[in-house]
Amino acid sequence: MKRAKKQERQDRILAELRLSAAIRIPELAESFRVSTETIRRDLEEMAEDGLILRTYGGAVVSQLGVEPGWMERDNLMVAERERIGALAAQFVRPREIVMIDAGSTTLHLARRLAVADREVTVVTNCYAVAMALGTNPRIAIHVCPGRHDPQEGGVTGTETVEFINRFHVDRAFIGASGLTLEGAHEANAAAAAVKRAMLRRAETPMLLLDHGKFDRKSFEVVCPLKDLRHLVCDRVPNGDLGTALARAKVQVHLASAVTL
Amino acid sequence: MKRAKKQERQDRILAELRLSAAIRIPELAESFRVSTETIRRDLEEMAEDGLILRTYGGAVVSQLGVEPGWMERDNLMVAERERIGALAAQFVRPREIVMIDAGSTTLHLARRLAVADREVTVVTNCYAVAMALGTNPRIAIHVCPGRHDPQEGGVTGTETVEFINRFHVDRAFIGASGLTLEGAHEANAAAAAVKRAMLRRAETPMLLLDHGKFDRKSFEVVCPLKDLRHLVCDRVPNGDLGTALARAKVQVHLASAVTL
DNA sequence: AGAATAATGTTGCCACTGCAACATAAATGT
DNA sequence: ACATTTATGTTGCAGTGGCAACATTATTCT
Repeated sequence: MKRAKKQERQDRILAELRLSAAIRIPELAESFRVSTETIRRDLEEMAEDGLILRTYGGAVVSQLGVEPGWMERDNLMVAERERIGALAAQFVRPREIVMIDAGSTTLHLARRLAVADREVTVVTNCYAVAMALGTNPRIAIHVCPGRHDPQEGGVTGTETVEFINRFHVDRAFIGASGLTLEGAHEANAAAAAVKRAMLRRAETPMLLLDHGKFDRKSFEVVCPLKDLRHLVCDRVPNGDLGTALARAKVQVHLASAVTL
Repeated sequence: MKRAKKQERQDRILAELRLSAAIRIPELAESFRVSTETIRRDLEEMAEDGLILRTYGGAVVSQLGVEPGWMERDNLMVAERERIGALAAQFVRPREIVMIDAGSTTLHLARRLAVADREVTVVTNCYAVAMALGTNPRIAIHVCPGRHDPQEGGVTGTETVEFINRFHVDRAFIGASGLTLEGAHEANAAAAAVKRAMLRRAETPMLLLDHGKFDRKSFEVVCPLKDLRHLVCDRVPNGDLGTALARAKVQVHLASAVTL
């Protein structure tokens, strides 16, 4: 019953971090009156859950406003997603107008796009994407209205969909929580509706996905395979999924390690 | 003429950081083929300019998305703003609909409101406010559309103003960068327009301000004193400003230390 | 209560960081 | 071209963090 000490300490570490962004181990150790080793072990755990980001001698908040929904067990695929985002960014030509969905992979895309420094216009429903792009003044960023969705770190709902429907864009980048023969899957129904809207309004729809999502189902089917004209991923989809994608004429773009 | 090396290196360090959030000195040293000491000196400079945040052995980006606008001289008044936010939250009755502006003081209000656990509906143009409120599922949060504004950590522009104009709410909480006899001042013109719109659409407009902003001018006057029917602050406005507020029939609410 | 398990503390060793002092190289101004 | 300033590299040392092994204390389960 008294097993609350560790959890509470970790919660308070998180709170501390939100206030000061970066913190060092001895400080924490002193303020909780525990040994530095205990703190080290705490940080290790929290880093594994994606709650924080370890640094040498301390930790930093692992992305403002990006709630655990994203991070679930994402920490293993960061390199893959990074590559996928980098490759996807290469498709965006100067003066294009694109939509970017909420998600960890699409966030990587946004970061790359900001560095690439092309003059583009972006419509997004995700705060983190907007903030990442915001570092580059040459990118015009329109954020959708809607109901705040903590899971997504952005907005969803009818207001969002209606807003998206007012546009017609060159390209849409969306993520998903799974990809099967039926199509793209998504756990959050409100988010699925936004993805669908973005796909519908784009000349060239593109799905960004790491291979861990292959053959994984989820609550809702966003769209059939044939609506995804392009797929950017890090491995060739194998077996049935691969043939189904070919039959649906989905172009597969591979972000292999060398593409970096 | 060749004095570009250092600047360019620092720019690229910043770009690297935006991609990976946290980075260590030896990595940077190797990728630029310079000594670790050079990198160390670079980071020191950049930290002084507030571009990055130093950690032991490396650096992290200095607050994702929240640009210097907020941080400027904020670190001194945190306690005051915290109290102001707490007092302001008490005005919100159950089932009210309120608007909350972007700003560090209004963010404190949002945090308090989330803890207070009343059933309310909020319209805001600020990501951080939305995320703070998002921890409480009983609060319905509508986020405005608009152009992403890195200074504000939210949206501004005509889309934002038009969206706000569709509503009519019980209360609006806004911040400002200064308060003088002429009224409330604001440095960011686009943000000022949003504040004006919120004030116009609210039954009860309220300005949240710490005493450091008294008698401080800024680029644009948001509105005359008489439009601010309520002022929540931490000290009694002195001299001319005090009498002018009285003449304009602005009700002043004091968040003194005991109110906590 | 007693055994099993989990959490925390302690210690020692090694690798890494920070810093200062000094050396060297590059860029700049006159 | 020369002196001056600025940027960078080098070295040594003191402080700090990481890690692993082991000891100790709480907590949980039966």
